[in-house]
Amino acid sequence: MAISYLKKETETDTQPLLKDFISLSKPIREEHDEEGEELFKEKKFQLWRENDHISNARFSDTKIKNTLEIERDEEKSSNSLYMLLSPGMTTPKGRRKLVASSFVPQPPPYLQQQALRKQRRCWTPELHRLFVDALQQLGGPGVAIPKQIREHMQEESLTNDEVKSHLQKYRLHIRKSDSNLEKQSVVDLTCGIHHKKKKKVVKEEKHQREAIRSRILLKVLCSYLVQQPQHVVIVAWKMLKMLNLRGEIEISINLKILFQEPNS
DNA sequence: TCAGCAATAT
DNA sequence: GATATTGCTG
Repeated sequence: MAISYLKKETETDTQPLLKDFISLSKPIREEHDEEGEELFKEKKFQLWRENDHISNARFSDTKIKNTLEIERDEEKSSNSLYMLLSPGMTTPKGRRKLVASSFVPQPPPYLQQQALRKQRRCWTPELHRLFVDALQQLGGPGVAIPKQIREHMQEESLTNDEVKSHLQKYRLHIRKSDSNLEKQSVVDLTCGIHHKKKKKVVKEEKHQREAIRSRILLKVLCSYLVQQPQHVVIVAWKMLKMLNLRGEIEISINLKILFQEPNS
């Protein structure tokens, strides 16, 4: 089914590519100066030609078999991309011996990939919420593993790979926001030191300190949301000490409330 | 087999 | 640039 689609594509859309594929010495720019899209495809195709041994190796037969319902026997497979490889050449893992028997150009990989690549999973807010819930139940993003998360989510349509990918992304996000937080803390601490050095505290500076205090609270809140508040608590404590603010109690109370919330 | 990471694609 | 998929490795 997909093969016939690809064949159709080859016969219609990629006709010029086919032509140039056969006469390789021909300059790319000749007939397609006004067709940016075609030229783009052409260049990609030529590039693919130059690296076809790499592309084809990546284009594993296992994937083709697994992804699509292709009725294909060994005879037909000689008509696949593999036939473009040198005779006797094997895949990186040596799964198959490849023998070129005839020369039938195939559509470029980007077209094949379009047909073979699985449909993108859309992580809806609801799905993500299930994911985060599962993470919380399983001890947080650093501890939970994809399989457990998937089982916990009880979402039949989800695959382990999808969860794994989402988890990877989620962890990266956390790491990123943590490092941003650290950078921000450094800035704030510098600001605090600066204030301490000054003997006279003008009104404007008082406002600034209030702003800093607000930011601490905001950070604590954000950190609480990602279940990693410890770091921010330490930073907030240091900042308060350096700034010599009178708001310690007020802030501690806020922290207490925040930390108690999950149990209530 | 699976988690984790990196490369690649969309 | 963000996000998803795929490939590779231990």
